[in-house]
Amino acid sequence: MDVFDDLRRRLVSGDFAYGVKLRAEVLKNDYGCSASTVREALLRLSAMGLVEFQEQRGFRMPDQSPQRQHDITEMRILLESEGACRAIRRGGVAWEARLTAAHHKLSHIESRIAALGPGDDLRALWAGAELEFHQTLLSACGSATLIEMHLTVYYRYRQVQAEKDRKFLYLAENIQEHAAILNAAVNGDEAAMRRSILKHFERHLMPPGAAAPQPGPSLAG
Amino acid sequence: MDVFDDLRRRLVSGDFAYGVKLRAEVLKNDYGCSASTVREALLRLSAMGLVEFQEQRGFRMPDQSPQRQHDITEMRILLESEGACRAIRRGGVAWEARLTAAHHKLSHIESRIAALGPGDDLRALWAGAELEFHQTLLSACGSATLIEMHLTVYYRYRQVQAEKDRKFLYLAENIQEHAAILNAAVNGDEAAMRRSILKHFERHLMPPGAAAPQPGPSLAG
DNA sequence: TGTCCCGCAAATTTCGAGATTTCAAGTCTT
DNA sequence: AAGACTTGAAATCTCGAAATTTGCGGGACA
Repeated sequence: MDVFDDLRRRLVSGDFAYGVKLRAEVLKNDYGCSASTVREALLRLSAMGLVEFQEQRGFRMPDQSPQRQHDITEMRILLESEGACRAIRRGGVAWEARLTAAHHKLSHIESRIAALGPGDDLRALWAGAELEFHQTLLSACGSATLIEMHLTVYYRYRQVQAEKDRKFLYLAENIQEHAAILNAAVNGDEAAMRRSILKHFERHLMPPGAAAPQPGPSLAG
Repeated sequence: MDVFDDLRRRLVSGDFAYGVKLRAEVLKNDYGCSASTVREALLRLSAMGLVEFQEQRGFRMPDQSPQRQHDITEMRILLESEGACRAIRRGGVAWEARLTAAHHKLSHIESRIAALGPGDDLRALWAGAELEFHQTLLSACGSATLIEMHLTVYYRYRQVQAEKDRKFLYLAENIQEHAAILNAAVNGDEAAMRRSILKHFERHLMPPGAAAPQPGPSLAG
């Protein structure tokens, strides 16, 4: 497999601990290539936000902060709601069919995980099917830019959620939520779609009262 | 100046014609460095969507299609409206002050352009002030991710609008529209903010009835 | 005349060595 | 003892040459 694709896979699947250094000189051993080639992949990944890059200080896996997790989740809600609603407006029956198919595959894998427990092979299948479901959801939105930005955020989301993904926390909830999204799509119900997407993600938002870092000193100080 | 920053500047200011090849071997002459260093910058810029990259086929300036222009404009409306409204909710008087200052600088430059006509030095000043105004607008939104994605879209927008920017078409309109955005901000009026932002960009959207590429054969065929 | 195949030139990518910068430990000064 | 300076090893970045791939043009063949 390509260095870039495989590094991205590892970055979003919890192969690297948060904050660790990513040295091209070391990683080249995992691929049969030079450090320059790895460096090139890391540079591209850093432009996508999956790797932190500081000039003259190399590459790092990003830290996992609650704020970052919240931010990325919010962004996914925004882009995915918008994209899904546009897709409802433009999609038509062909889109509904594709989404139903994608959901069927995903749901099948999720059931097997629920029955057999997690395993590396099922995890890989799930990762592919989950991405395909959410990509299909937006596929008819009519905006290549929106689809592209959503994909960027999708990977960042997987990256900060990697620990939870690994254990399949919330598997039962996810099964229901994916079904709710599919239903909203085939019913052409935009409001239900926004509700379903919010429901799917809101447990990863920070509680509303949580510390807001933006304004200077706390008003209650 | 850094190769990466300068290439980005040139990419969004119309230095390159749409669709032309960008060869590291050639561009290295503009900077006192090797082709590898230029290649590295181009790779990062391609991850940001300002350069098209195809494996084994090198780099190109993206083509300018009406669809792409429409897409990017739509995305800017979405992100900028969302960010500005969040900033209204969280901003406070310090944010309003910074926005007023940024607007003052921008407005001053725009007036000078209206009086003296465009010129390379004013154009450079304008580019900096316009970016700063729109960045300040979102600066209090509380989401680093939203700010980052907006910046990505901002540069893409400038890239597809470069021809118009160069001639300062719509200068008079822009002056009014920037003022309207500032007003909505200091009044804390989210609905007015959304209206103002839409107004600022809608002339670059495709007309509502225009060809929608997504569905298969035209219904009217 | 048109098509296919081969080979050459140009473009792109990969590579490892050399130059530069960072980081940490140790030494000196106050 | 705290802080500033020195020093060397390790990490990072730059570079141009070598290897690979692409694309084009000429010639063979139907």
